[in-house]
Amino acid sequence: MKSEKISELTTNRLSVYLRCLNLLAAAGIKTISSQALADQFNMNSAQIRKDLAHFGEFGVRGVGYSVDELRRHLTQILGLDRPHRVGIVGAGNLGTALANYNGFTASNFEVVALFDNDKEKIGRRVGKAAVAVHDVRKLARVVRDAEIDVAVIAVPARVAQRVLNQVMSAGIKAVLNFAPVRLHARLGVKVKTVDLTIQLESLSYFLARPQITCVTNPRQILPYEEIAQREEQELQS
Amino acid sequence: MKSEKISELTTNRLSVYLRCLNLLAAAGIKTISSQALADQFNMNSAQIRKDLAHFGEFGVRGVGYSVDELRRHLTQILGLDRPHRVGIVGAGNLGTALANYNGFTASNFEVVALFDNDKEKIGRRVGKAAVAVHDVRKLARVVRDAEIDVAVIAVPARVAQRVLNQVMSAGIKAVLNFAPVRLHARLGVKVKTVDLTIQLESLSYFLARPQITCVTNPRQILPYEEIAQREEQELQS
DNA sequence: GAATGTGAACACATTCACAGCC
DNA sequence: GGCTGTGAATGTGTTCACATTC
Repeated sequence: MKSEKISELTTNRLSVYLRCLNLLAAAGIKTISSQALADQFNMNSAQIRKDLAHFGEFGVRGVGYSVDELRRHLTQILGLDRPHRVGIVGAGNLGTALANYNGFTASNFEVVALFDNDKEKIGRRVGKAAVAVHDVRKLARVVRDAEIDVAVIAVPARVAQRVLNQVMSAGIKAVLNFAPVRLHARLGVKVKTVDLTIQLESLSYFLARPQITCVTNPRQILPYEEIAQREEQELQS
Repeated sequence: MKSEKISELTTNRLSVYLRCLNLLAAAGIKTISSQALADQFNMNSAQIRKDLAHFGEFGVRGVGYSVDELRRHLTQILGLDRPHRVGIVGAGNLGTALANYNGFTASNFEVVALFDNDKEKIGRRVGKAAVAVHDVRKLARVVRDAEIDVAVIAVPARVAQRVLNQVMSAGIKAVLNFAPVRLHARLGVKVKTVDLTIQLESLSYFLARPQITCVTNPRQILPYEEIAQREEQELQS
């Protein structure tokens, strides 16, 4: 366990590894080598070992990794052993869709509040979990009372920076931003932006040039059987 | 103009550049240097020049780039001069939210169909644009009739690969995937995955390790009353 | 003089390959 | 023998710095 700086690419992969291990555990597999893991989910075994090595020595030479043990380690490393409470700013289409999304809960995230400035929406409750929509002006208070530690920004681009400033003032340190703007966060605050415009426009670039990118990442095509089998395994998630 | 392979990081940035130039154009600015562009949107000027240089020589030495001219070039490079027609598979929360999202239209994308396997949903029309929900079994036919060239996968992870296979069989070459799985695409098909689970879990990792970036002066942390007061003020503007 | 376009230098990320251990 | 953990080698992306052009 060193105290070097870990790349975001690495932490993203840790999340993927954990997901893969959950599938293996659900399939009753107890032990796996980095090689087998890499083969099964087309990754690189050396990269798996290197990523894990940043945090400790979790494997046994000659044997591999204990699936359950590694799951526990990754859960702890990613901080998923503690629950996180999410507040979503912007109760529009996207915000309410995210409030209903249950993929969050699997990772120990719970949406506990929505915020908006539209009087029509304030006071309503949204979705199965009946999440309350609060006045965005009361954000700091609700954040404190509901112990919110993660914010999602789902507002129009032109107000996103203002919302982020408010969110940061309320003491929140982790933000997932869906507005297509580059936001300025102060030190100690992590903002991850999911920019659908960029994704779509990159797809458009690809469509305009089918010949060039055909060779990007020549991904091995699996036989159908194996894909179907994998689907069964995923039924758990 | 060379015919080398362009990195996805580059195409992503081209999309950002275009967005910045649109802002500049709206502000009436006619000419800009890579340096000024970089300063204004915190990017690196050399990178801008290098990215653009892959596609031609668009600037004038000693002067800079014509904003309008460069906008036209980028629009053409990204293939945004031709409209794209989008079909969304999965008429759940996320799918319908995306069908309503108007950020797409700005980039010449139009959502023209939704697909689902739920009989309750099939036949309905969703959102302001009244996009029809089709039986997912008729995907190939609707894709052909409605000339859909981009698919969005907004279904549960366990069925995402099956949906992708169907989408590929219908001849679609560009896919935006929201299911948190790594999908296997065949050659010539581009899949971009937006994995919210990874983003959230990476944020969680960050929260579990505040010491790394937390350099905030403790004196700057305001008492709650002051924060609330400041919020009121910020929302006035 | 001012800014582009670009080779060279640097920084970062991935993969190889093997010593060391079970 | 088999697999981990890791230095060394490779590959990729970014930034510097300057010759070149207007």
